[in-house]
Amino acid sequence: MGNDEIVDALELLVKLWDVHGVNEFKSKNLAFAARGLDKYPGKISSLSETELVQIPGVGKSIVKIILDLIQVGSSSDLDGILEQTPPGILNLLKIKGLGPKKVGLIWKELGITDLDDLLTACEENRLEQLKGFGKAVQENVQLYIQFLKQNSKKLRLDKATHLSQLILEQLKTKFNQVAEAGELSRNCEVISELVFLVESTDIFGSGALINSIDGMEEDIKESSPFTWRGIFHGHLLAIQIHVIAPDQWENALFQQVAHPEHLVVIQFYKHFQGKAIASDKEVYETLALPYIIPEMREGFKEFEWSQKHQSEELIQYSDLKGCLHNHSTYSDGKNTLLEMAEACRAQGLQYFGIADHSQYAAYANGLKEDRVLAQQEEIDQLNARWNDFTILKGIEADILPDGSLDYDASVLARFDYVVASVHAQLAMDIDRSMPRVLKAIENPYTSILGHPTGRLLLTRAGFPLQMDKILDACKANGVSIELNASPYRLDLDWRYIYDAMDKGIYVSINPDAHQIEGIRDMEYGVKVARKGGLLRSLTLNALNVQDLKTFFKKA
DNA sequence: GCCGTTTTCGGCCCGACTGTTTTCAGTCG
Repeated sequence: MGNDEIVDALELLVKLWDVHGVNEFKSKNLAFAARGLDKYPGKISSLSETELVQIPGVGKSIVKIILDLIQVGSSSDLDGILEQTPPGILNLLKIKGLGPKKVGLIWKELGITDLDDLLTACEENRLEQLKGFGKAVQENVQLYIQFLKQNSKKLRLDKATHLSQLILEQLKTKFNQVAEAGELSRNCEVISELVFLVESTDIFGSGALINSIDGMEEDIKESSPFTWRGIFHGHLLAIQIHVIAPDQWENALFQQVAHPEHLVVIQFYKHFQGKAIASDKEVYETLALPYIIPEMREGFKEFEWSQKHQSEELIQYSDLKGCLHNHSTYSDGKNTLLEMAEACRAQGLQYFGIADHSQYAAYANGLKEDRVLAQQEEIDQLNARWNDFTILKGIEADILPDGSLDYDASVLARFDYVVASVHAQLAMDIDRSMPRVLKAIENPYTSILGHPTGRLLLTRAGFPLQMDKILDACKANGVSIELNASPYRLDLDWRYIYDAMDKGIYVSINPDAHQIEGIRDMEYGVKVARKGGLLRSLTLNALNVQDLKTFFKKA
């Protein structure tokens, strides 16, 4: 069992203990231990009992739980309490604003154990009558359940990619030619349906062949001989598989990769309906249009973009020379500064920018001034090791509710660069969020605006911003805008990259890595960046270290 | 449940907000 699974199991146990109302200090201690384990850089499963109790908060009882998880794959404590908990309770815990205590109350007082019943209770004004609840809580819960229901059948790009790979491998064992199409082939940040093409002349036999794959569950009512529709076992994401005759392969592939709006713009059906084509390039050549890469085919702004640029100018992963928004064990990261830097160097990057949390982010062990100094001293020492690699001194400074950053100018001046990000008080309306973020951009020490809207895909909408004004301010103040490459965020939304390019604003593809593995998240960033037309020449971390430093100086 | 002692029982991560309350519990980042 991996570290994440162990920590997840313990965190689940904490929540369930709280729902059931066991001693709060018992659960708080387990939460504390889980945090310690989460930060442990090595493999937890290879630790001995004596080594485990070295971790703060871990004692005899918790060692037993951990060993159970490692050796048996489950824990009797967790299994026991799960047995006493209706499964729907776990869904209630996902609702923002409802913690375990409130969920426990809903369960005990109203007998509600799933989202549907809770929604009904909101509609009937029964939730607001509970002690500690009110109209506002009820309204929030109602809205959030609706949000969850809308998104319940969608997956983030990273998760959908894994599921798709699994299915593709199986399809390949059954068909000569298979291809991925739909939103995933266009690198969409959120996937609402997986689309595949399989080549076959046996239209009527293909459905049975697909059904012979373990896990494929057909929705017979929605399927036809030409299109299999259904799901993969254990997932709600809709899947469609089109059975295509060999001579129609390229034509069908083009149709299924592009967004319908792109097909409308190029009048695809008028020109190519039923026609055999050799490749996607032929489509654009025939129509005397510039070639559009698959991920851009949205019917959005790709043709405006292609009047000024060519696809060869788009950023690629191999163009990246470093990464600029990362965390270490100084704040809430899992790997040390040196480990993170060495991992970047091993990947062939030229620089590693550390941007740990600032002092306001106490929950993330944000750096007070003395620890900023200590970190920078360590950086100076480490930098003496290499002549081909540099650690840059950054910080992810919190944008306070009034728009100021949470260090004095004397401290801010010590950094090579500052990533300014909002972490608290996210629920602002546009009248408050705009002046807040604009003020942060105008701060002379701000270099990069971090995850601009604070969104968490499928979990939390970002706060509202007038992005044209934000981008204008970035340009005017020599600030780069972050494309946070964590698949949980992918914020800046790719739709605004087109505008950033028009205005000549540098976009920084930042992994927001909290451990070595997170650095590769830049791949997701590059995927959506290309979708939005990000040019190599305007990618901040495709600059070499000298040019980067010049940018930071706002010279 | 764990820790750390003023060594065997009392106290437990932080700061701020929100929506409840009428001084604070619950939640979040």
